[in-house]
Amino acid sequence: MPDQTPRLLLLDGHSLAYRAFFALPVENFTTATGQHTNAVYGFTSMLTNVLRDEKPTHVAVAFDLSRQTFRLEEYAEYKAKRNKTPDEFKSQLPLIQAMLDAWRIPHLSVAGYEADDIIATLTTQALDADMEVLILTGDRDSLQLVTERSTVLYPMRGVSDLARMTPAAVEEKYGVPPARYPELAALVGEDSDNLPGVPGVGPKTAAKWIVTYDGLDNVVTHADKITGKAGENLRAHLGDVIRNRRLNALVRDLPLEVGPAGMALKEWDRQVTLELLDELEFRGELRTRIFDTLGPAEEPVADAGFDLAGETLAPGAVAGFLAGLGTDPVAVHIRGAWGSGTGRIDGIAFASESQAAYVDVAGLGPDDDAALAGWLADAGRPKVMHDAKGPLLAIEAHGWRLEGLATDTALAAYLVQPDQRSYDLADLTLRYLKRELRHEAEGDQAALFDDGEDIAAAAMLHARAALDLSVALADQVERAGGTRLLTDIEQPLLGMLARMEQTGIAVDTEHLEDLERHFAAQVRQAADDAYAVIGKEINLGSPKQLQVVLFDELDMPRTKRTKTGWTTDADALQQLYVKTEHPFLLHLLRHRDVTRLRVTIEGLLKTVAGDGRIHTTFNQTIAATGRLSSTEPNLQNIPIRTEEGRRIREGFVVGQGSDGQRFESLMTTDYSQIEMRIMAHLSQDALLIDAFKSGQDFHTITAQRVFGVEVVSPEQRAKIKAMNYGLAYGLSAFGLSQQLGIEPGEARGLMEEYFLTFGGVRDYLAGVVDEARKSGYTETIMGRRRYLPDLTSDNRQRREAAERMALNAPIQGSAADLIKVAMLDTQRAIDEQGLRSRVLLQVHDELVLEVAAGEREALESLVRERMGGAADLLVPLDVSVGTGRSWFDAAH
DNA sequence: GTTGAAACGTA
DNA sequence: CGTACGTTTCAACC
Repeated sequence: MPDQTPRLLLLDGHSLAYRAFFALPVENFTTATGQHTNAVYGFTSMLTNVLRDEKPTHVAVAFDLSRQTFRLEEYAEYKAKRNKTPDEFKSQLPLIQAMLDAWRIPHLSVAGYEADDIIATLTTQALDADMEVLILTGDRDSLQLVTERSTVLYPMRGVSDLARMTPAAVEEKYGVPPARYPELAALVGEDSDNLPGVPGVGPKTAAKWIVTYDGLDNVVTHADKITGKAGENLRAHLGDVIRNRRLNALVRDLPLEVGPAGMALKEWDRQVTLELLDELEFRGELRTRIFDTLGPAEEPVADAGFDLAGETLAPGAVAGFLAGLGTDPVAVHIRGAWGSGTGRIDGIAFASESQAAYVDVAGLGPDDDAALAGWLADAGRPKVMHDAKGPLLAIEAHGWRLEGLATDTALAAYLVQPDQRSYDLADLTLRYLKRELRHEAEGDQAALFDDGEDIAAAAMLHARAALDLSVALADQVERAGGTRLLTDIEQPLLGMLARMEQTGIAVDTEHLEDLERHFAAQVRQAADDAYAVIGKEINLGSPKQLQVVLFDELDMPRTKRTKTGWTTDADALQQLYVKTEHPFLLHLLRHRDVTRLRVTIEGLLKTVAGDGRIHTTFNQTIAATGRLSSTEPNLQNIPIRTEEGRRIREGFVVGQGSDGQRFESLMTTDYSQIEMRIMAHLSQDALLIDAFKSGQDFHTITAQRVFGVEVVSPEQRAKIKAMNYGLAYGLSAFGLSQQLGIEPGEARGLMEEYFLTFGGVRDYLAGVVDEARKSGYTETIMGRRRYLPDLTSDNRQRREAAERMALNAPIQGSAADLIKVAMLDTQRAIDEQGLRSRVLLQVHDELVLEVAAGEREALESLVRERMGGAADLLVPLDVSVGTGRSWFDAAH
């Protein structure tokens, strides 16, 4: 039997969050970005439980606006003893309110009044309207609101136990009925509000008096009748008592914009909640509890799914269908599998404004196949696809070509919001179209995947969603100033990346296997040496076991803290060695180094394909700055810094073409000091620009300027080099001192000298953050934006992290823009000149190419020209080039 | 089996 | 207490 009585749940947001803040250990509730979340967690958890257990029909949350209330005006000492609200707490209130917004639960506050007064007003109104009332608060003053139809839920310990304060419960606990609770409180006093009561009078005595004399008024008028020390004290503090009673009376007639009727529970916003939970890093049990509690009752989106009509095309019907599609954009959704430079197609779905169809590729006749091939390769037939690079690999593996990609909705979404973790079609559909990726008629999505018909329907649905998304996103991209980036850079680049992935890079497996054996032997040696020193075998790869040995058994000085203990990273071990000279540390470091090299080679060998080449996957939508990333395997982090590690690069070699064409070498080309050049350009610092124009060693010449000397010592150069590199990352004086092993004071002085010399750089860096704070985003040379809402966070750690991102994003991002342009120009030039050489890899500021026989000179001048001319900056773009049999040999 | 932390490789 | 990534391993969790 459903409960028909409307039941209003009122929460005191401030008091509950504050309790949670102290009840939950902050160590366990901090996100990776340093945002504290213990108050959010506790509040959300309590709210969820009460929603689940009490099933209210109406809900609202009251917050204090500030400490400036009418009570403070009446009594200057009100709450004066309270410590200043910690920033770690304050920064959580907006997050709580964001959660409430996502759940469409109204929250209110009134200037000059406390949350309690709002709750009292709403309770009064709700009781008048015959509603039941539940009040969840950590403030005992609210007990005065308890009646037969209004109950206070009071958190006992922590955030999970709630006491149910009914009239009987109040009377039992305090010995007075709820309405007289404030009279009792007036006598006893309230420490947290800095309201002193009568000394020596606790709840028991107070209750006795109130009952005996029938109310506080009579206690006051008969104060002279009360004997003993307590009576004396009462007479001495009558003024306080009367004041207390005045202040702890809750205001029950505040003018409010919303009344109880406007607080009916509404459908919650599942998507926004999900994003918020992600941001807060609430993953486990609470998430489930929230979804179990809020989930079943709601439809996530007001709109239903898609109303879609389409059919699976019978053999022979493909040509006719494609011919009828015309030249308006058509969305294509490929079913299949792809990766590592190749793929397979199972089916293709099409969706235009007016129709949809699905083709099962396995059942295609030659005519159908030819028609499809022709349509796909026709640049005059614009296509919309979502995340087309993988499907493109499948299309080409099938022997088809794809031309006319008008919009890739994943790339478009990336330009609009580059900070996302994924660009899942269903998520984007929900976000930009406010629709679920499901068919209107279907109840649940799972049912879609039962049989062939449903597979086709689902595929068409995806195509249709991509088509609608492309329209919505076109507008968003335009507003973010990213249209040219999308059409001129990212989308064309997609095809080039697919080509690079298909080509892969040849591997000398024998060399790598030799090297792996070599390092494996070194690992054993280092391990044996380490065990010999400490007299036992442990797992050297376990930081936990290492900590026991280092800090407990060997009693070494503790290093920097990590979340779970003390760090054992290479830097710390190095410093420990300087302090202790304990040989175990050397063997351990050696073990780390060679283990890592062995594992790296092992991983690489595992990914060598049947053609003897490694086909990495470049991800175009991961890095928020606009860089590419590389996975399976990551070829952008192959060792180079150490002599030993560099030998792995000998394993990447020139290979042979599949059709017998000959290649003579690998070529590496890279930009030198691209980020500092971009810094020079963006800051327009005349001295820095001159430094680059001079063509001399950059770090030396900047060191000359900073130190005002002609002859720069190696130490001076090293310091300035660290600064030069660090600047673009938002380096602090402390960080610089750590890196250089100098005193923070010296590092600070160095930075001051640097900024005195390069004032333009200082002004630029300050300006970048300033502007980003105002506009909400940073921008690269090509207009690529990165949004940084945390620049205005009141959490210092978050804010400063955002500031460093703001410093770095335009520089790293502009470099990413430049090399993307350079890649496209290089490929175009190769094609125009009919060369057969090919681009294999991009490593942020470097390209690796495979040089076809006889093309070295032509290729080198072509790449120099295109990379050097990728943008017209105030400084030259210096490109260095090397060739050789292997990636190692091609180094220059 | 999955997930997070720690460690470390690159630009 | 320097940005941007990806991978591996261990250990704790389910």
